[in-house]
This record gives sequence, C-alpha cells and structure tokens, in this order.
Amino acid sequence: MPYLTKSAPEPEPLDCRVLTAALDLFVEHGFHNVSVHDVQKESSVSIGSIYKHFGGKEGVAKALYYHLINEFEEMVNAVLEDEMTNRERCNKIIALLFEYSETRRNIISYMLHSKHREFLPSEPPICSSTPFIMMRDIVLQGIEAGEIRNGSPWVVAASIFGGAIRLIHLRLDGLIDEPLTNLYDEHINCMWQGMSGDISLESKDYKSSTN
Amino acid sequence: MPYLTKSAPEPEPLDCRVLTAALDLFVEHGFHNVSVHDVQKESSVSIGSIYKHFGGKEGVAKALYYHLINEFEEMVNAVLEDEMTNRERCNKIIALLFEYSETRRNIISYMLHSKHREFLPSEPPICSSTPFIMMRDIVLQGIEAGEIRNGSPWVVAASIFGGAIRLIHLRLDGLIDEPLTNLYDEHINCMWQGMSGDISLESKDYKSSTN
DNA sequence: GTCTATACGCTGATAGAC
DNA sequence: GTCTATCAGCGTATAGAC
Repeated sequence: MPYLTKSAPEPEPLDCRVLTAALDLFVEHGFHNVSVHDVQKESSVSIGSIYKHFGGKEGVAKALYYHLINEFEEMVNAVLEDEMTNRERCNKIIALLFEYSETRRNIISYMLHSKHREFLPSEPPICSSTPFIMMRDIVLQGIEAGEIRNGSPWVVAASIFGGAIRLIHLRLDGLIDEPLTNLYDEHINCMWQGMSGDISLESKDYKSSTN
Repeated sequence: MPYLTKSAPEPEPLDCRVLTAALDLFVEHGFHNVSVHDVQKESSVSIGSIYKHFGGKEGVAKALYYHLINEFEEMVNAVLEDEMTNRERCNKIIALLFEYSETRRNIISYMLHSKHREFLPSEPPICSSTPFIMMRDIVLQGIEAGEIRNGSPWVVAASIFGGAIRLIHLRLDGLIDEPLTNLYDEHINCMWQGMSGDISLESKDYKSSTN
C-alpha cells in the first residue's frame, strides 16, 4: 500500500486545508480563542495567503459557514428528491443529523452548536438559512398531506426537530455517552406518538394563564 | 411622584450594577466583544473595583453564570414544592421559561443561548447544572408514576423540553414574531400527544439502518 | 474600599521580498 | 501568487493615589 506512506504530499488545495484547520480549531477553542497564527500553523498555509484568499479571520469563518450550509442544503435536497412521504423525510433528516453528529462531529458542532452572530454579526442566523427553511417547508407539506398534525408552522417544526437538536446538543456537550444513532428509533417514537404515559391526564394539564 | 425623579441616586449595590450591565452587554455583543472598559462605562463602576470584586472579566461572567443558575434553581424548586403531578411540573417549567423569554429576555438568552464553554472553559456545561438535573429527575419520577411514557432518561427529557427550548432559540433569533406565551397551549399539546397527522404511517417510519 | 493612569502582551493586519 | 518580518491598536491587568 504505497499510497499510505507520508512521503507523498497531500494534493489538497490551499482553501480546503485552511477551512479544515479552521473548523477544527474553531470548534475546539471557539472563534475568539483562535488567532490567525493558529490557523496558519494548523493548516501550514502562510498568513499572507490566508489574508489574500479570505481577507482575514472573519472571512475564513464566513467561507466555512457557507460551505457547510451548502453541504447541508445538498443533504436536504437529496432527501427531497427521494420518493417518500414528508413524514419519512423528517425522519430521514434526523437520522442523517444523528449520523453526522457521530462521524463528522465538528461539522455539526459548527453548524448547530456555535453562536455565529457573535463573530459574523452581519450574517443571518443559521435557522433562517435555506436548508432550515426547506425543513420547515417539508413540515408544511406534511401538514397539508395530513401526515403531520396541523398547527402553526414554527410550533410544529420545533416539535418535530427540537428534540433531535436537543439530543445533539447534549451529545456534543458530553452528557450523553451513547451514540445518537442508537437512540434514533426511540426518539422517533417519542416525537410522533407523544410523551404521555399510561395515565391520561390531559384535563389537568397546566395552562399558561394559571398560577 | 418625587421618587421617579432622577435626582435620587439608585441605592443598588455595586455587585448588582456590574452584573446587570454585564448581562446586557454580553447578551447584546457577546462576551468576547465586550471589554472591561465597556462594563465600566455601562455600570458606572470603576475598573479597579471590578477587578477587586470579580477578579476580571471572566470573574464577572462566572459570577453572573452562577447567579442566574441559582435563580433558575429556585424557580424549579418552587415548582417542585407545589402540589401537582410531575407532568404538570414539566408544563409549569415550560410555561415559566416562555414567560421569562418574554419578560426577562436577557436572562434566558445568557442561560440558554450562549456558549459558556468558550469563555468559561473550566465550568461544566449548563445542561449538567443542578436545575437541569432536577428537570430530568422530574421526568424520571413522572415515568415511574406512569404519567410520562417510559424510555431512556435523556431521550424522554429531550423530547419533553427540546421543543420548548427550540422555540425559545427561534424566538431569541428573531424568527418568531409572536410571544411564546401565545404558543404555549399548542406546543404542550404537540409534545404530549405527538406529531402524527390523520393518516397512520407508523409502519413506514424511516429507520436509521435503512438507506 | 474606590478610582485613575499606565504598562505589557497579544492579535489582527500589512508591506514588501521572492 | 506565496511567504516573512514588522507595525499599530486594543484589551487585560496592575500599581499607586485618594
């Protein structure tokens, strides 16, 4: 297996090396705790080139941001092109997010677990980006088709994806030891069938007006 | 109404002024975009005193962090002392979180919407703090009592609170225009009764193993 | 115990050689 | 087009006066 030797230098383009290094550093230390010099060392690309190509640290973060959003959008697009119900599409997206959380942890961490507004104040929040809007649209179509219960778009969308996103956060924060892929089936059941136990207590539910 | 005039200086203690100013600044600009000088100006407390009392910017952030966690813990404690089912307790906590998101936005934002690990790397993540563990325990007791469906603790807890937390995030990011308190009833129904529509499609649910 | 003025280090950014 | 050496500015932290 001669190709496994380190003698052959990686043909990876400069951009890719910088973005990969930046992703790892930003996720591990946080954007503000990483200097351009750190990116330089990690990527083995000189500071001058980084400024030439990206215009600075913010430029790197922005390029990374849109690169990952595009990848995510392609993922959602692939799900849209598959022949299945909207309900199944929701499940598929959750399954893919869980898989990515395990296999490409940093990508998910940068997309779902960072506060971009702090270092990219001029960019819109990630939840208003195309792939997230597409996810909401899938939900809306599911409602129209009668596959998903009716309700205000945001409430329904948050109820469907909120639990999964919460699990991802807990997993990334190290509170959940088990791979999320193991929890998928159970989570999906909880989400679609509701959290009620044996005892029916609907009439006693707490209302916001009560004290 | 003589007390409404500005002539009478606020008797607020120094600590309180600093923490209030820091909360507002941190939430608006992010921890790393706020200098100690900014806190000084906003709180009208001198830099020397800030360093004397808190030991620096990190100290302020840490004090604020634990102060808010304590407040939150008291809130959860109050819910625990009330006579109601664990299921109602979950609802009550969500109702309170929604109310706080509207009336004390910055507190919720700092607790649920910041990445503390970036500026307080030695502190445990917020979801492992006492009040969050208490919330999970309420869920566990609800499962034992048969009020809540059985399952792995984290999955069940994430399914119950994940949607609410997601709504809070969306509201704080400006995507939801309506006050969350208006969405409470609908969200609670979604969460307990599940997201299934009219058509029963359980058999076709997507499994993680499938492709 | 409270404040002002100052120093030091780090980081983002650039200019100019190759 | 790529890199190295250097600069300027900001932000933390402190020392010392009141």
